[in-house]
Amino acid sequence: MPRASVDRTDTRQRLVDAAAELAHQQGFHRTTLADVAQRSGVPLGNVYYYFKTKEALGEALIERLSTMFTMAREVWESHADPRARLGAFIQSTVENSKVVAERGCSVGTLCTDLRKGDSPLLEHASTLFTNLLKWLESQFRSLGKGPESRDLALHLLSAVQGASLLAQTFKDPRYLLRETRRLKEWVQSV
Amino acid sequence: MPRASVDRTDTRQRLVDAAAELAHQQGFHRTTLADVAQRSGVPLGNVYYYFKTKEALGEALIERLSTMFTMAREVWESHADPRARLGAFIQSTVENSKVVAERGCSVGTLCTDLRKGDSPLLEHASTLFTNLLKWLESQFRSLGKGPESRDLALHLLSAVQGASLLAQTFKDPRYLLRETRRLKEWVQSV
DNA sequence: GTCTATATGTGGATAGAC
DNA sequence: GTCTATCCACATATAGAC
Repeated sequence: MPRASVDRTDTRQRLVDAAAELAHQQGFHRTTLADVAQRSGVPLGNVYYYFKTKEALGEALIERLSTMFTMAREVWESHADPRARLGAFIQSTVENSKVVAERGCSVGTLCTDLRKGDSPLLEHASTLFTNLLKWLESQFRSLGKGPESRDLALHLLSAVQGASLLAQTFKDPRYLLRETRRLKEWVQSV
Repeated sequence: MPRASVDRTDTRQRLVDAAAELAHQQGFHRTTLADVAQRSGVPLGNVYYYFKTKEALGEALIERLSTMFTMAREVWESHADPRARLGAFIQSTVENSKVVAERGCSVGTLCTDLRKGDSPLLEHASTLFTNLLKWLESQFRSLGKGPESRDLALHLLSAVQGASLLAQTFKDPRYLLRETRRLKEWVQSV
């Protein structure tokens, strides 16, 4: 009994992982189910056993990003000091700068893609940013920033997202590294 | 003789205008030549008389954005003070906030789209950002910021681009307005 | 649960009449 | 220069054998 159940989970997970990687590289809309099937080593028709539609696969993909955010947040919260937590958040982007220069931010580019396609998935995907903004805001509040914390969170996320977009456009991680250096100093001094 | 020549120019321009608007709304990749033809009131086959390929239409679209940048820059430079010029740059985004919340930044979303598609057009499109960064940098240099000007330009553009992305994601211009207010204060105090 | 074959629709591009 | 008809490739989705 565990056998079949485990295999099912494995195959399903492989499909979601492949979809996530391909969507990050090529965009969700450009990624075909044939691409996903091939990378997962699964015949095309089989994809529909696990996901009735491409949109259903998209939902699973967003869930996966949500899980990854939760894990990253735990790492950031391993620091006690809110300033160090914000620094750890920025550091995550630094460590990802090569990938970001190649494919952009996985969440930012996904939301842009979904918005252009007017996809109902955007509603779900945008909660990823909402949750991140809430977390950033709570760190600034812990620093005693009060009501301004909301705008400070927005400023930090905007700068990271914009720098990611530029690094991606110029295919050069240094744009992201230059901006994150500035942001780290800003977090320490704010 | 002027007749035919004028008509040709008109039709061609209508196609580029339609392509620009549709690409901004739906993304360049999702925009079909049939869409462009219909909005221009031109039969599909006719598009190929003016543009051999979709990519050629894309080039014309980028040229159009380049022209619009030049015009915007002239407005910004109607101010003598560099700080006022930077303020005018930010103000352009404020005035565009409703459109940006609906479709994103026309340049930023285009570059993301082209990068995901690994399009050769990205090389051309990225010069739009290069030119904007150069202009911003020269304003900071006029303020006596020296070598740091390059990073200051990057910071300003990053913040605007990131805020545009978030406003677009949440379909709410207020994200952009909150961040531009902060940026205007920053430009005055920097 | 797994796989092949295919229906259905769409998009870039071309041919060729007018 | 303008327009219709169409080719060809590909993408989502389904049918149905195994």
